Amino acid sequence: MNSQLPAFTQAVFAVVKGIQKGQTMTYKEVAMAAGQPSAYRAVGNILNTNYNPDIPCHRVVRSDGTAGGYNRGVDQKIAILTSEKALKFSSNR
DNA sequence: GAGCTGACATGTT
DNA sequence: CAACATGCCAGCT
Repeated sequence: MNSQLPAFTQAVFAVVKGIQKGQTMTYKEVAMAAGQPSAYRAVGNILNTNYNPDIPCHRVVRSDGTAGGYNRGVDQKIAILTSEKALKFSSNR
């Protein structure tokens, strides 16, 4: 069957798409919701490598509530999250 | 010193 | 080469 279907990515997309406006979710949260809490690295990789326009990956932030990074440019992410008032702080690290 | 988290790097398919 | 999954390493608490 569709063994080629990375359920992990499917779950990640579903979770991230379910994030409400003004709300952010951490990599760990998404990874856990995806069923693999140890794959939070992969979450960033998926979003970084394959950005889906249906997925507000800019709402996926680090555990600190900071933006962390963004494949489109952190500035873009900062601006969006700031507009949503969902961003705690810009790249603090 | 130990534990947790990363938008990277490497490996495999 | 692209995409997914896991690991090493570095930084913070």
